[in-house]
Amino acid sequence: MPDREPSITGYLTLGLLAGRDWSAYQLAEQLGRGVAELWPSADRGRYAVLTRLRDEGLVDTRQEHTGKRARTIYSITPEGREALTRWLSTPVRPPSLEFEGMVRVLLSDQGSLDDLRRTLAQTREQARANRDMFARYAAFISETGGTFPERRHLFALANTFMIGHYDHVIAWADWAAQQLDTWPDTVTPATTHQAQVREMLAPGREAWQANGDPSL
Amino acid sequence: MPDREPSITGYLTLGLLAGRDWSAYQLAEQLGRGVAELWPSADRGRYAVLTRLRDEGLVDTRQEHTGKRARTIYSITPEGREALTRWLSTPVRPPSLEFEGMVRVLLSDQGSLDDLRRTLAQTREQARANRDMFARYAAFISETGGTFPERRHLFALANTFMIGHYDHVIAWADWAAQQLDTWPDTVTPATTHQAQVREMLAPGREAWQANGDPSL
DNA sequence: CGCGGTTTACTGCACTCTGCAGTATAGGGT
DNA sequence: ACCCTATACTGCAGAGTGCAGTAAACCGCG
Repeated sequence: MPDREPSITGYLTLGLLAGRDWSAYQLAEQLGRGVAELWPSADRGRYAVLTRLRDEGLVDTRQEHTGKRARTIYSITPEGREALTRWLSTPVRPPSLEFEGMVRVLLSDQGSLDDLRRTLAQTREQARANRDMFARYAAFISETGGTFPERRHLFALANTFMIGHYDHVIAWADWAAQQLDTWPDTVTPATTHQAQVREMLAPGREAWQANGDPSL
Repeated sequence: MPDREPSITGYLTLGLLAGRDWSAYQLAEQLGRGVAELWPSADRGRYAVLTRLRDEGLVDTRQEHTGKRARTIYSITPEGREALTRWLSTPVRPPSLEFEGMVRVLLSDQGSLDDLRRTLAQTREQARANRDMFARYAAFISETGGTFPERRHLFALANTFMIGHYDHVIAWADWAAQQLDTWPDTVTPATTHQAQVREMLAPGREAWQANGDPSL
């Protein structure tokens, strides 16, 4: 056990195991639900993390069976609990965003205005779907306590952030689509709409804030 | 040239080369500036992408020299331009967020209230620094036209999003820190502050919206 | 009661990407 | 003459992704 620092996926796994034991499959499933919007990981990687945690002695395994089929149950060790608690007191890395749609916005002078409109519409729709998911999740926690009732206060903090985040994406996409309506194409606004560009860049952006859809 | 799809970093590179030729070092430098907040990539990967783009025939290279030291200059090919334009018309992947701080929030019942407070404070401070960077960048574009004057209208759209995004993180961190003030520790609010939790989860969250620092 | 679709429970493989270290030249200040 | 910083990259180990594949258990339906 060469004492390497676990990945964030590793700490998430330890966090789940802090409450109760889970099978590898269940852990992989849990990390694919809502948490994936906060810390994305591939199904494949979630299994790989488990063997590394075991190599480090942070989790223990035992086998269970349903007929012929084996199943590995994981539980946290005292060292695992300690590693998790120690981690919580170390400095955080800043959040990072991967926004392909915004990359397309920046490069959209190489495509058509309709391409850009479609990108904005897709982004808006994806954000709305996710917003709805978290809204349903909030209702579910409020009614039933959720899958982790002992953490409902923490899920409430995270849920509030996520809904606000998607609201912001939706509001931005609507605002951006509105700006496009005055553009003849994707390249000339740089030279012909300078006043508008300056207004977009003005600190405060009261215009946008006021124009935001109040139903959001 | 086995005709694999370029990565987003690849398309960003093509996007830079669509305007003018750049050296490998300059490209790596550009992709590390503000764009990294939209599409993160390691320095190392930006060089690797270049050789793949050349293998695909999407860019051409030539050598220049300063004394003994070589430098590779990249330029886009017609196939590269075509690939970039075609990409802009394909479906977008949804944005994805990697938020270590929020993972810590979810698992903070395994640590102290002070750990959680520190995490929130650090997150707030990181967001404020980034917000300021984009605000300065907006002023820079507004005054000088920026490094890519022909794309100033597109940078304005992206900049507006980024500032709003960091504002949201800041407002959330402030709100969350305020919630913590009523908590005796990181675990009991789940059982003793149920009304407060329900209010946090209530759709609308008017309380939070109204409590937001108006100076943001 | 047998059949097919879904769920459970993973593993293998090729490839990409990251993080860190390392190498070496050029330019500018003291 | 010396040192620091900027330029201009390359190598390598390990982590993570995406896709495919395997195989048993469960469940409804005719």
